[in-house]
Amino acid sequence: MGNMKVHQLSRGFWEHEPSLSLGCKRLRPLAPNLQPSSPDNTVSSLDLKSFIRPESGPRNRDSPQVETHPGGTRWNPTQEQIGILEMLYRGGMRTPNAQQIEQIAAQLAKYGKIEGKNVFYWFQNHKARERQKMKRSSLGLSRCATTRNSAPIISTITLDTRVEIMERSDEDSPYKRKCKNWPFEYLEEESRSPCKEEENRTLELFPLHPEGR
Amino acid sequence: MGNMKVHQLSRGFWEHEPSLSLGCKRLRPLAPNLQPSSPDNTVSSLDLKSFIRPESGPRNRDSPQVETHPGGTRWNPTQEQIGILEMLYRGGMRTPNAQQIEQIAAQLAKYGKIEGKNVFYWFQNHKARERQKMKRSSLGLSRCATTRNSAPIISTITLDTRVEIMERSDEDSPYKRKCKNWPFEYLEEESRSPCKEEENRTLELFPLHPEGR
DNA sequence: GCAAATTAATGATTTATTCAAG
DNA sequence: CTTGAATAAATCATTAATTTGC
Repeated sequence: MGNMKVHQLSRGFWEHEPSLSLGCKRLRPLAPNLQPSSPDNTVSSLDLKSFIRPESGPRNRDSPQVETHPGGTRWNPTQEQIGILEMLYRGGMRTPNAQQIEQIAAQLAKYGKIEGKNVFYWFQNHKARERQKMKRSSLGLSRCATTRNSAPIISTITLDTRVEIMERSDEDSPYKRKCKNWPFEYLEEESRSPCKEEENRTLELFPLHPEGR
Repeated sequence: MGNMKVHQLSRGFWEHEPSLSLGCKRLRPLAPNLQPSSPDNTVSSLDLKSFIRPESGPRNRDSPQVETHPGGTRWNPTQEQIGILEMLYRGGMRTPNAQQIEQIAAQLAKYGKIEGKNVFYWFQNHKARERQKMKRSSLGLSRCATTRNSAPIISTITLDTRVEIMERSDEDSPYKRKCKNWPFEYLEEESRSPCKEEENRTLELFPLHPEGR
C-alpha cells in the first residue's frame, strides 16, 4: 500500500510561523537554551486534523470497530508452533529481543502464518499466566504433600537440564533490565494477507535525518 | 563510529535453512505429539542454546553491560519536538497508531534525531504522567480557585480550539481498544548514529512467509 | 567559576490488568 | 473458558538541572 505520505500538510493549523517559540508552556524554565538544532523550524508541517481524526473527511472507510481483516483477526498457533515456543520457554527464554523474535518468527512461519508480535505476545502472556498459575496453586492448596514431589518431576529435570544452559532465567526476579533491543515493529497489520509482490515495502520510515542533532 | 549494522546477525546461528529437518539437538522429546498440521514436523530446527545464551560461546564481544552506543543511549528531545508532541497531545491524540507514529516521527526528525518508538513512548509516558498529576492534584488540593483561571490561559485557548477537532479523546476511559495497528518496531537500536548511506536498510523483516497456513 | 555529588524529570522496560476472538 | 491482543501501571535507568564544596 503506498498510502504513506498521505495528506502531507494541509497547513492552516498553526503555521503561526516558523521560529515559533512554540507553545511549549514552561514545562521547564531551566531549559538549556536549546541549541540551533533545527535548520528550518517550520514546525507546522503536520496535518493535525488528519492525525487526530482521519475519519473527519468523507467516510470512505468502513470499519466501525472491527477492521476488515480478510483472513483471520488473530493468530491461531499450530501445535508445532506452540511446541517450539514452549520449548524455548522451558529452555529459559523469557523476553526475546528483536533479533530473537525475528528468528523465531521466521522459523515458526514454516508451520503457519505468524508475525513477530505474535511471538512477543506469546511470551508475555505465557510468562504472566504461568506466574498466575503458580501463585494460585501456592495459595489455594497446601494439601497433597505430593505436590512438591510428584508433579514437578519433569520440572525438576527440565530445570536441572537447563541450568547448564542458562542460569535461573528469572522466573521471579522482577526487573532485570537486560536487553536494549526493541521487540516491536511498525508493520501495519495490513500486510496480513499472503502478500504477493509486496517486496518493496520500503515505507521509507525515516526519510533521512537532515542533521545529527 | 560506523558501528551500524554491527553484528548483522553473526550468521551461523541458525541458517540451518528452510527445509532443514536435521541437525539440531532435539532438545526435548516432550513435543506434544503434534498432529499433522504441518508439511514436515521436524520441529527441532532451532538452536536453543544460541537463543538462550548467545554469550555461551567464546566471548568475542565486549559490551559488558552498556553496549557501545556511540552517540547517546536515549532520545533527548529538542524543544521543537516537545512542542509538537504536546500540541498533538493537547489536540487529543492519545495513542497514535503505526502510521501516525511514522508520520509524526518523520516530521519530528527535522528537528533532531528521533525514532518511532520515541514517539510512542512519549505518548505513553505523557498520558500516564498527566493522569498521575491530575489524580494527585485532585486529592491533595481543593484550594486555590485561581488555578483554573491564571495558569491555564494558554491551555484553555488551545483546548477550546481543539475541542472542535476531536471529541474528548478519552482522557479517562480505560481501554478503548481502538486501533489495531501496532505501534512498535523491530529496529535494532544500533541504527542510532547519523547513519550515512544507510538508505537501503530494508532489513527484510520477515523474509516471506513460505505459506499461508 | 568549575566539577563532582545530588536531585528532579523523564525516556525506556517490564508487569499487571483488561478486552475480546474462537 | 482459554488465550491472543492491547492498554495501563509500576519502576528501572539515564540524562539534565541544581546544588554544593572548593
